[in-house]
Amino acid sequence: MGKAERTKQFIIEKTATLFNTKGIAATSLLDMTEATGLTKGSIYGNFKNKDEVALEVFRYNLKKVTGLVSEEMARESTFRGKILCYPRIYTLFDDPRFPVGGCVILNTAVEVDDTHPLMCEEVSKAINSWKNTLVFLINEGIQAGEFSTENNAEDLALQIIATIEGAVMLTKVSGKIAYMQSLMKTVENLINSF
Amino acid sequence: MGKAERTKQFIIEKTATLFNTKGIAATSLLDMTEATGLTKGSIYGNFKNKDEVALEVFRYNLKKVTGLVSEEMARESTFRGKILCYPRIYTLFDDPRFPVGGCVILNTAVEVDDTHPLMCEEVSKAINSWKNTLVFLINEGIQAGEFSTENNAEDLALQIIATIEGAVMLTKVSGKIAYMQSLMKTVENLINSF
Amino acid sequence: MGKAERTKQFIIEKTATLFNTKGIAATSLLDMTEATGLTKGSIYGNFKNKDEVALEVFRYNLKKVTGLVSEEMARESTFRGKILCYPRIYTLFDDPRFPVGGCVILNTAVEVDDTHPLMCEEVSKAINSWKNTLVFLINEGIQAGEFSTENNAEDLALQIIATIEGAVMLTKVSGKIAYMQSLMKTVENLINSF
Amino acid sequence: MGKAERTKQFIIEKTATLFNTKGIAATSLLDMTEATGLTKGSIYGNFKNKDEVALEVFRYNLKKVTGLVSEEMARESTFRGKILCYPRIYTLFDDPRFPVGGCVILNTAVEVDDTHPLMCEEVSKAINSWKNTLVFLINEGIQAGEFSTENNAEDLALQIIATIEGAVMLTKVSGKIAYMQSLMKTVENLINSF
DNA sequence: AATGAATGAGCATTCATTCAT
DNA sequence: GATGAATGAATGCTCATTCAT
Repeated sequence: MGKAERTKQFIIEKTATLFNTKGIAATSLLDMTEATGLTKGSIYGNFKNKDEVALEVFRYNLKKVTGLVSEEMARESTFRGKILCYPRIYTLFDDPRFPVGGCVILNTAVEVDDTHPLMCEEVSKAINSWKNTLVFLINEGIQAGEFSTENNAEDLALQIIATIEGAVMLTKVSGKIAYMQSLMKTVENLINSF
Repeated sequence: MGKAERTKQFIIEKTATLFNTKGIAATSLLDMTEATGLTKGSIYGNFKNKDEVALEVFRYNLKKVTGLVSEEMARESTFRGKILCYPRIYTLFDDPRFPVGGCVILNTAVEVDDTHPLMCEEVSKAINSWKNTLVFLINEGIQAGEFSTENNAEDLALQIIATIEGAVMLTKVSGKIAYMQSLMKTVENLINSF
Repeated sequence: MGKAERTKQFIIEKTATLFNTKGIAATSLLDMTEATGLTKGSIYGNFKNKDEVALEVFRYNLKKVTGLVSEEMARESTFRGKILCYPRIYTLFDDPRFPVGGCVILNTAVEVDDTHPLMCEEVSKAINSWKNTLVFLINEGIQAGEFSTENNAEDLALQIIATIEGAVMLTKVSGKIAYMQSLMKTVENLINSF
Repeated sequence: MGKAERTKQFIIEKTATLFNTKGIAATSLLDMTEATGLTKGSIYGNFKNKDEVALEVFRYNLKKVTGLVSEEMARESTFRGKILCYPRIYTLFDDPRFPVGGCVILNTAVEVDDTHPLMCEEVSKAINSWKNTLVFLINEGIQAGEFSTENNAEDLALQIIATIEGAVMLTKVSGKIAYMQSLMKTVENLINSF
């Protein structure tokens, strides 16, 4: 990794929390220089503009979550066990290994859906990938005889994702972790009923 | 309604879409003057500041949804029928009677949770009220013998709300109405299984 | 005094402190409506504009001081006694009978000298009148044999006025009443040496 | 002196007259950009806000006067000669070497005394320093046998300062330079009588 | 005579971005 | 590759003033 690449990475990491808490529009270049200790010129030397940083930060924050999920899944041998990683991990969504500021997908989706088509597409892809992972795991579980053949993988995947995202929103805005616990228990029960 | 009250209402109605699509921070006073045809001075003659407009717009947009729900519920005689109004209405969330820009609670919650404590509290109250309505309807349904006594009203209410909110986010960002339909069908099934 | 005249007087009295502490430019119409409890419309119904209020307030505040001086002088039978009223009164310049905010002439002079020719002229007249009073009293005192014939009335009048005005400024900005006391003692000694 | 420091200095010098004639509140950012030829952004890149410029301008204008005094004093060998510099210099207070707009201390003191505690403190310090200089010179003059031991340095210093400040006010507002000449002659006589 | 509501120019300040060095 | 300095448009907000009622 060359110097340029290292600086880019440095900027991304140092501003990751900023973008995920304040949002893209409300994060100013001044916020970014303060968070990094770098100058505006330096940031513009490494990125085309603020939106490009925001995009890369989104990818970075997203990878942080998907990486966490992958790690946990690797330890599980059954498909049910693998899927159960999601409710387990999101129960601890203010764990230090989680991006500060809540779910990156939710935050970004809500900010950009009516205004930033490009970024919207990026979030859409992330969701699609998440859904595909779940669909794959459910179908594999069916084929492996772990789950009933009557399950509709697509619908179940959407249900898991929607409940998790709704749970994050409810928990963050109310400050009641009990909401997250109740809802993740519900998701868990759903998965155990496959 | 005096002139002042009418102008206030006019400003709220004309900027309601603006705030619910762009968000509070990204909606500028210029946007607001263009949407209303009024001057900045006129807006500040009727509201203390932009945040006050945003707050009243939130309440206005919220009432639009709750009003729609109330109307529909009034036509239903059973508790199950009343609760089923939610998935039915949200399936048509881009109906003209719905605030443009998606779910007000979701949009506002995500923008303000880490930054605007006062507005956050307002959203929190709205969610609590929604949840209380559902808990009440479920418990009444149980007492009326409509639903099994084994239902946990609180958990079910959360599940309905979380799924709806997650569904709105997924549908808006992906543009796939099918997501909303699949998820509202799931909520419907849940309610029918009470 | 008709209703209009009474309202005018009311506005002047209620804003007198405002103008003499904040200055003309820094006193806003909002300040004025808050101080009077009247509306902007009402103020504009009684005065052509803010500057006209400021002018009348200047005259009102000025009269407050000159009135105080006249009262005190009336009690004195000698010319020396009359002139000594000035240092005596200014020693108590934060007396409630004195306009709050310090010397009206000083405050207004410094604000308007480079910018408001009309108001400047008004202040200039006030100073001239003050000086003429002093010159008259000194000359009368000379003619009455109270003071030495070697006194130059004009120069002494200026000296008294300048010292008083300088004293007000020094005392207000430093907060040290001792400055006023020392300087008024000096003026007193000067008058006693006539 | 780096570029930033040079620009700062440039802004201070170009706006010095502005602040000393119109006052702080009445000097707008537009006035400042027109006086400097720079943009608002450039001014804010070099100063935290308008008040910071005003503060530095006050110090600059003050130094202009104290510098002038120091130069003149350096040429005098006696303490009396040194003190006499004050009335001599202020007689020429519209000399080009003098800040345009009159006495910085007077102008600033009157504007800020009731409203800007921080700036008020700054003016207070300037006055204290001026008084201390005079007290020092008088006491040294006494010790050197130049002046009578009966002089009260503190009182005399105050008298000189108050008369000068009062003189500036009277002269500026009336436009009569004769006032300044008469009053500075009085101060001169006072000093010669030490 | 007074009010409530509006105007539009003006305010101080911050923004994302550029570019010579 | 990075910096410091600048830009100019945009920000939220306040101003003195007007005028129909």
